[in-house]
Amino acid sequence: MSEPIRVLVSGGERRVDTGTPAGEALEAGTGVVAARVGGELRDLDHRLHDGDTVEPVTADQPEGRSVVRHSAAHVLAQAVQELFPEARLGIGPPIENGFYYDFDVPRPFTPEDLGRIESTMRRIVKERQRFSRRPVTEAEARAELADEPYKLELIGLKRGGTDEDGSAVEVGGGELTIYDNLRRDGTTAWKDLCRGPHVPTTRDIPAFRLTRVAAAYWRGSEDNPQLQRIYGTAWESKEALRAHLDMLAEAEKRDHRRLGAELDLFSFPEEIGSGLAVWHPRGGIVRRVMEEYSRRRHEAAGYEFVYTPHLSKEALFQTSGHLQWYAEAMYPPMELDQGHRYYLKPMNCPMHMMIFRSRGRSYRELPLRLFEFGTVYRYEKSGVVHGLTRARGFTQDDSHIFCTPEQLADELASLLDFVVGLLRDYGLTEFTAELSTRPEKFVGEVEDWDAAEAALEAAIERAGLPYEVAEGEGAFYAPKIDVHVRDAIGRRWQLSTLQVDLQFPDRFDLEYQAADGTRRRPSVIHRALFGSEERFFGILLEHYAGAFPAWLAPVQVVGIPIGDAHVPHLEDVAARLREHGIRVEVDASPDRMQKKIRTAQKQKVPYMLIAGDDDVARSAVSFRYRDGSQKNGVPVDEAVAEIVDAVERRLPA
RNA sequence: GCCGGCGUGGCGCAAUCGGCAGCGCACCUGUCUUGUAAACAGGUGGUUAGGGGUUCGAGUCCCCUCGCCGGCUCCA
Repeated sequence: MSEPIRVLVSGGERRVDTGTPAGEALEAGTGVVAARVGGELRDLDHRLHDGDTVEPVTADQPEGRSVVRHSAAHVLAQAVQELFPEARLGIGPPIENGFYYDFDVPRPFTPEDLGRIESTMRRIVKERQRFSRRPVTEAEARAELADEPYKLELIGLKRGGTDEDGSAVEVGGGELTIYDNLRRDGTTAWKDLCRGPHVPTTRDIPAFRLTRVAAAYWRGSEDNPQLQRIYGTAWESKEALRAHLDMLAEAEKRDHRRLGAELDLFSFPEEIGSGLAVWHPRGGIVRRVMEEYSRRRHEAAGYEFVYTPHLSKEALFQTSGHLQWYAEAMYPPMELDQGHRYYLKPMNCPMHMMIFRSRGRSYRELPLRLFEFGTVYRYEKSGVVHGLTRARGFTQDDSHIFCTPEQLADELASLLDFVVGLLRDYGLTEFTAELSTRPEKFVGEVEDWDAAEAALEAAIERAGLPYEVAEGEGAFYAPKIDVHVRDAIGRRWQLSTLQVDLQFPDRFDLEYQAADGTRRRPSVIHRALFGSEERFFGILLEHYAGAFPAWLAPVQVVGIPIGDAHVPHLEDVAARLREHGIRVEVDASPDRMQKKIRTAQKQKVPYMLIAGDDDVARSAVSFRYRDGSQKNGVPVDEAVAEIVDAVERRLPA
């Protein structure tokens, strides 16, 4: 076993496994984290971006933010136990952007409680209590924490136990430590079983705020009781806290559910049902353009388009295994005469298997790439439905690729290039990959898993994506690559998935005839690029804050006359733009020109073409761009050329 | 599914202790005819999510259902 080394990558702490018992120095600066192991430099992980800075962290010099956050969690717990002496402690780790602490309390916290707790925390911070580390034996710890049943349970955990975030529980390894909070007179204000480290005093928590309260299952399991979890955010400075709160406000402003209503793109009528969207004309345009471009690219990449039904007799989903594994997440069946049952499809895969099996297949046909915008229905649990990003009915850009085992590696490699290339065209720029490998429960043969994982990893290497390996995180039937993107305000989203299916070829008894005349099993790659159109659309909407690039914008150009007399001129310009397929409207309403600009601006229309007497006289128009900049008296020919060019080249706008 | 919160015209909100359901935007009509983010005036629109209960009286209190929000669990 080797010890992970801690490094700061662009200021954020990361653990890197050196792969040896004694990894030494770290080299920084080239975009690769490396360890010097016996004079040899080793590439240690694959998660760096160009331009990242790398510096070593020593054991006694922990990353500032997470220590501040963990210390804030202690202050939170102290405040809660002061106000609610009956509260029992769960765990209180630092997390991304902040911290939480779980409590077992007789009644849930209210927002008012949160305010009182935060005030008490501020008082504790002012008291400059010292965090003091004290090693204890297990017996001592048990005696001191006799009133804390959850802490006692943690003490009982063996080394290697993890909490729901995958980080080590606070008590790991052989040594137990208690952190005392000491007042300035030396008396103990509070204590917690904790591995540390902490800031020197409570005064060294420069900026924090409690954010929300929610229930969470003890140790992350649905079978355990729920504790009350209080979340907070904490930062190394007031400015950093302010920046974080600003980011949250910005995220709220660009929430796709809000923009969907403001821009008249889609809605979720209560009458239809939870998680079932209707697309309005403007949202429909964006979706259609998204689909059309995707189709064109798939066609060029050798895909063939298929269509399949939305429902099927139950036998199909018995063969596929869906009824065995996912029945509770499927809509209940429709019962027909003679006991026949039909299910809405939760996936398109079995349908595509049927197409492959519809006749004998030759190696000459492979790779066979079937593509469908396939609408599926999943009965998501009521608490998880979330706008377009987690819906109950959605459309996957779904593809199944049938190939020979020999073709698998090449196919995966070109596929990943294709996926990333297409995502780039929609304006996403930062990608990372996650390789999920064989879980404990799996179907198929170990050799097949190893081969598939190797092919997937080779594909990532070839695509040059930074990646990490999630050991044992694969689906039970397939190892997979998930592609994550970073959006305009720094959030990470999982989008595409590429899976090597190790179950369906057998379950559906797929065969092709090889060159030597023998019958063989094809390899099957399952892949969705957007994931779902709804989700991808929602993510793009938030990425662009509603201001789609011109090629995707529902309305690309609005003509704004200064007076009624200028309407015909703008209609002429509009007609010329329409000849090039540009989506243009002329605002001939009785509103003032300024009001029309405001309206177009709020609708985030990329181009406003304004025309008054001067423009009409010179056969010109005046631009107002979405960012507020202007260009006056542009000859109509030039204006049309500029817009058409921007749309055709899919410029960001 | 679990815990907590919320539900008032299309949208954003108000309505004191249980006492006449109101405002802005949007929409409609009219006047105004405009040079880069809101002209002016008038008007339509609500069984306060749905159902039940308490009360002389319920938007307001209680119960159930539906939906939404924040988390947890889940996400083939």
